[in-house]
Amino acid sequence: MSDLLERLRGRGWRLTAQRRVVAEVLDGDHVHYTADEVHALAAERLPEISRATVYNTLGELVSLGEVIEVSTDGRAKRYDPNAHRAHQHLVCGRCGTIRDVHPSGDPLADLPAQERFGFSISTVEVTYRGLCPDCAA
Amino acid sequence: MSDLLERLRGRGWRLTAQRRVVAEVLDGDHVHYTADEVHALAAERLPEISRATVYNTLGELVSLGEVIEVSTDGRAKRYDPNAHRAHQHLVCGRCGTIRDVHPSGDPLADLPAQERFGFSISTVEVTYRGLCPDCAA
DNA sequence: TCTTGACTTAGACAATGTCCAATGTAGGAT
DNA sequence: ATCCTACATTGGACATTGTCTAAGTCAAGA
Repeated sequence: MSDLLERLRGRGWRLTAQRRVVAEVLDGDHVHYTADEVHALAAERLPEISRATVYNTLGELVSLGEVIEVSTDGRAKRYDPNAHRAHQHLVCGRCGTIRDVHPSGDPLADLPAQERFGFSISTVEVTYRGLCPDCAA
Repeated sequence: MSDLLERLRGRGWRLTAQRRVVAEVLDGDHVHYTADEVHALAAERLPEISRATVYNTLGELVSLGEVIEVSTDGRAKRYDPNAHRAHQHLVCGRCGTIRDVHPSGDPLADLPAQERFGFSISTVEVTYRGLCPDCAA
């Protein structure tokens, strides 16, 4: 995590207590939290942190490419700190849990040129939907 | 479209003016509208139609499998009437346009069993993001 | 045509996210 | 070490999208 904080400082980030706490919350786990969950977890350490700051900080981390924003459904976006390794998502349609999985091929190769309609494609997202073991039971 | 209305009636749908208009709006175009856009277009023909009815009807069409719900970003869901044919989406990150494209392989085959973590997977969504020819210019 | 249960409506409410003016502060300048 | 100031934070109002409910309405079978 000090890596992340160093990278951010190198990019001219002003290092505040709030930003540090948000970054630490995201770094802790392979779970992908919603903005509200990040806020709640951050507030455990820094009770007066505001929602606006959490939203701002998450947005900054996303535009710096340190975190990926995942919209799995019509619910709240989730934030995926694992931005540096190619991966895809497994989503439980019942409880909303998201897990990272790792692809065995390059999905972009599956789209023939004549199906690209002149688009310049920069990313491909693959989402597998189903039920996690707990919800299936 | 009369096909769709017939199918719906066959499934016990009560055929009201509101439902007919919503189905017609969806059928009209290859564009994928948001619920609000559907409401606006439906209201051109049936001015008193309420938002709740549009949401209800869209939800029913989705659970009947006649329409697919697409969340491309954190914004409003869009409704894709092209549910009968397997396809994926090409999304312009600038203007939000969505185009349907057609896969050449089965993306589910790319996920090895040991990466499924016990999930029972029912669908796979693939989204290609980039810029459409107009926005790239 | 009559009846009935499914459908529609308006608007309150909920969840998530954005914006702004006032206030606070990190870190360079002195 | 202290001061400045541009950048960051705050709280709350507001916006967008979607859900729910109670009361009225209507499609379609008897």
